[in-house]
Amino acid sequence: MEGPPTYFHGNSTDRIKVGTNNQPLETTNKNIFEGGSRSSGYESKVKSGKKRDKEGRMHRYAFQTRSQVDILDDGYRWRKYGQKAVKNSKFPSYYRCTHKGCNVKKQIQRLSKDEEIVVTTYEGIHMHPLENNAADSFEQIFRQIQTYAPP
DNA sequence: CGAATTTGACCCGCGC
DNA sequence: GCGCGGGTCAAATTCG
Repeated sequence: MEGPPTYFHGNSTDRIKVGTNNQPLETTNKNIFEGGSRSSGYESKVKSGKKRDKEGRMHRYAFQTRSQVDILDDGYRWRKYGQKAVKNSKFPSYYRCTHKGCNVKKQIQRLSKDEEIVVTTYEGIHMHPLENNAADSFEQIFRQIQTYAPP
């Protein structure tokens, strides 16, 4: 699903490049929940005892976007990894920042009831500048999320 | 050639 | 105690 490099900033049926300009994307940023208690995961096995964080508390922000596209390009580079099929019929997609040292994860899930609703869950915070000058409207949303997110 | 993506396999936690 | 589900990583392949 490489998807054509065709970025749309409107109500199209293809890829939508968030941040290019004003777009009719309806984003409902409100569900913010912080969690992350799991510390022993596959990571420790490969990362040589690398715990979650200093406190083992990772930020987790959930976004609810109403759009036909699941991939919301916020300006960062995301590498798709793992695609687990659920018994029902929805496939959660997992993305990870390809930055060096940036282990930000992004999970996208679609509601089985309303395919229009896309739930994007961000895990972690970027600690490096963006590469693209994109992320205009999305940045605003992201900024708001960070504001909403507790320290 | 480099980078990105895909699929499969492996592992851990929890449930019963 | 064992099983299942979920989640992640690794390697291989493909695209640009």
